[in-house]
Amino acid sequence: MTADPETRLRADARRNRDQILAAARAIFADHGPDVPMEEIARAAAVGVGTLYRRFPDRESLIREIARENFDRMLSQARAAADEEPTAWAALVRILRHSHELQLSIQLAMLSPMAHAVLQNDPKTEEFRTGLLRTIDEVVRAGQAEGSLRTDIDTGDVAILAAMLLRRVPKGRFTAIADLATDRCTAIMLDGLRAGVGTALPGRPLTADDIEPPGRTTPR
Amino acid sequence: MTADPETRLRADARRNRDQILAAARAIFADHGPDVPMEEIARAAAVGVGTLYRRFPDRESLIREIARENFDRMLSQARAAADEEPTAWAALVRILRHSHELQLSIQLAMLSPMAHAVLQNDPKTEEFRTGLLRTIDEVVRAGQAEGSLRTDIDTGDVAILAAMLLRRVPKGRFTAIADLATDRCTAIMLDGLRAGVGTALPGRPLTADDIEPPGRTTPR
Amino acid sequence: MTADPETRLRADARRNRDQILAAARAIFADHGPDVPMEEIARAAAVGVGTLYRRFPDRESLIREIARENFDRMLSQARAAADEEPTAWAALVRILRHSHELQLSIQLAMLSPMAHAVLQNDPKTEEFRTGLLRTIDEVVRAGQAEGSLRTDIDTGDVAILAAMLLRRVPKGRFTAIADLATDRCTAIMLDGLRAGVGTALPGRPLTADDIEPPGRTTPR
Amino acid sequence: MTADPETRLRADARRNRDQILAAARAIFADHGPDVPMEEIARAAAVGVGTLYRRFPDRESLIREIARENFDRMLSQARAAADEEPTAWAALVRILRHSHELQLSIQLAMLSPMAHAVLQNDPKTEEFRTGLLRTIDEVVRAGQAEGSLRTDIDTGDVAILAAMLLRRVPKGRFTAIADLATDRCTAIMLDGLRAGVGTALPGRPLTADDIEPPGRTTPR
DNA sequence: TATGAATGAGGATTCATTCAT
DNA sequence: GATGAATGAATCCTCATTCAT
Repeated sequence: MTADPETRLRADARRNRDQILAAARAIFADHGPDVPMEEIARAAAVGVGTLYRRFPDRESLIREIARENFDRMLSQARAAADEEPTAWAALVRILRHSHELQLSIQLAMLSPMAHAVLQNDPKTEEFRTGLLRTIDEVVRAGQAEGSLRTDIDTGDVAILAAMLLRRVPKGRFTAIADLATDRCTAIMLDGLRAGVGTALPGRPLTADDIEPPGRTTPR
Repeated sequence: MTADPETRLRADARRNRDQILAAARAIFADHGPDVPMEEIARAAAVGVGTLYRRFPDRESLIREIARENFDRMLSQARAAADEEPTAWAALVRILRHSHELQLSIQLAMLSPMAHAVLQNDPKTEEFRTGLLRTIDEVVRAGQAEGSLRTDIDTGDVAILAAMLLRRVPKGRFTAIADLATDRCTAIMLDGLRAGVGTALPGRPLTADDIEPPGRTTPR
Repeated sequence: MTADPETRLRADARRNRDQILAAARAIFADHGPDVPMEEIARAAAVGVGTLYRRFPDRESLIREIARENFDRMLSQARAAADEEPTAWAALVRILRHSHELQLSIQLAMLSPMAHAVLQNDPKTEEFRTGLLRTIDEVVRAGQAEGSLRTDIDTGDVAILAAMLLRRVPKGRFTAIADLATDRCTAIMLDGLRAGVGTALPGRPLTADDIEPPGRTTPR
Repeated sequence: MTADPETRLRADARRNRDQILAAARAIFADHGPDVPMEEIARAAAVGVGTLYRRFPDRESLIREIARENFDRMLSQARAAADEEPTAWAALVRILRHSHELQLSIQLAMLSPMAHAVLQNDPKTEEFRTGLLRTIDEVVRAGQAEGSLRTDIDTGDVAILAAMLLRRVPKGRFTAIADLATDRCTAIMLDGLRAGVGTALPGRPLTADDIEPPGRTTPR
């Protein structure tokens, strides 16, 4: 029975692992996950060999980055739900954790490569389920307390967040990227507020619309 | 004096060219512009050689797709601005031309590759300028008529649209993609409505924030 | 029994054929025979199709160019041998026909492609034999009359000419190319003059060293 | 501070690099520098990838081959100028280093591809200048000592050497190639000897005719 | 264990040749 | 018969992954 991979490593090996993850995190957030492995190794100041020893292929690296991030994201969302006085405040806090959330969304929903990799990864499932459940909770509470419009559902909120929080490719808009994200988030929140809206087309999108029960296995 | 490249082609060549453009349009919209050229050729049911005869490299194909799309997009926006009774209705109509607009946004703002290619392409400039000017017009009119909130500007609208209308990678959400886009657009519009909003952070983003005057230089 | 290909052609077809040959001659002399076929067609102001109708592949074009040139070259050499008062004068005249001779040498000895094509082409054989026989004649006469050094033979003269008369690639030396060729030829002739030389290494190279009897079929 | 690229390489990498250079040297000398990279790799018994790791593109391989060769060639020429008792002996020795000199000439003067690559390569410049200066020295000394004809100059010698020492394409003349080269060189030297010559056309060609001062700019 | 070298498959592009108009 | 379009094989180069040191 080996323990957590994170645990039983010699100090230097551990340091390498951490450098690799940090480098990959930064690069993935900026350019998405399809950069040359050598570039990641270089940014981590290790050889490719070392990178491949720690993560046998690109997929496993992506998977690890995703897990870390998902973990953090989920606990932040839980904390928001538990600690904020109103559901609305919780929603605002969740949606404004934009940096962490951005990477989550990159990985969970946007990059086709990451998406393919994470398909059927149990840890990802766990995260997705957990996060959706938390949002679900907040959404219902918000509607109950009268702060959130009632013609929407969890799926709407998740998709809206996913769309808004994708990182705009670096190089363009760099100067105003953060401000733009904040303003868009705020506008979105205004659009979600109870009582303001016109009728929406279709029907509320639920958590199941995003994670259809029994979707599963490709190939 | 040769006419439009589209015009003076033998019937079969013309058909192939159209098939190529159609294939590329579809593939670009779904996966962005960095798919193998062979795949595009296969989708168009021609050999690679034919693809390269029409478009000497990937860039020129991207450029052509972009121009077509930009042309259509711009004239639709102009028509909306000119024909709709209120500025608000014009804005709604523009933002709901989502299919065309989605590809525009992919090409003009999102894909790093497309972005690199279109840098300094005069036709693209023309489009960007024209479209921004049209939105500008609609935004001011909307604020004047009291339908659009006054703490935003053209840049906010453009960025918001860019973020919302990016296509979610196929394979995920396919079933509800269109509905989701429509609902998100509607929620965004509600958030833009005058009188509903809380205070936004920062300052209104203008057209110049997106297209800083005298940007140009690549690399 | 069909007549000469040159003979039974409609006027326009004939004109095309001539344009193609002229274009190919010029291009081959400057850049050697491995330029794109399209370029030759363009220079001849015909479509590739026409080029291929006249010359079913690159080889047959090369072959035709070579034959023409060889014919001219051979008759010039014969004329020199027959008309000049001394053997030395004939040799000088032959070696100074540099333009025609340059192309001959490009084709017969230098371009690997042309060389491969002309292997075993009967017309080439005929030319080579004829030219060597003529030089042979002149060489023996020159040695008999005491103008040409006696420790050389026909093969030496042919190889020396081949080396000196290769065209230097265009672009470099363009300005002085012709002068340089003339001066080198003159120096070479001085080196061939009777009585001046130091001992040469090895043995005289004969015509057979160049065209070993019964060499024939490759592959 | 890293040492020579040749120095700090793992033993096996070093061996591969040497094999690649040896293979390229041989192939370039015989066929010029535009052979498929795969063929070079095969001849060196490595994969293409390895070839490209060492030399990121064809150009850098050509450059390296050229530098090596130029270095050797230049020091041989200097040694000849310094060590031989007479200028004439030095000239003879220089022009007879034919193998090394052949490759130098292929690269420096003949192959259009190599020529393009070496344009503006400082090391090449250095070589060309150095070699021409050395020949210049020898030429003047030879004319002063009365062994070399006085109606020529450095440019004539360089061009003559360039023309004579081009390798004849393999496959033809293989048997007698070396003998032919030696004999032609000897005849050329006889033609350069003082006192023997008829008047040459034009004017002496100087080093500057070959390397016009301030030529540089490509394209 | 860390490193960086080696490998080869895959994607871009060119061009000789064939074929529909 | 002329044209220029279509095809696909060949070549360049990159990068994921494996392996020797």
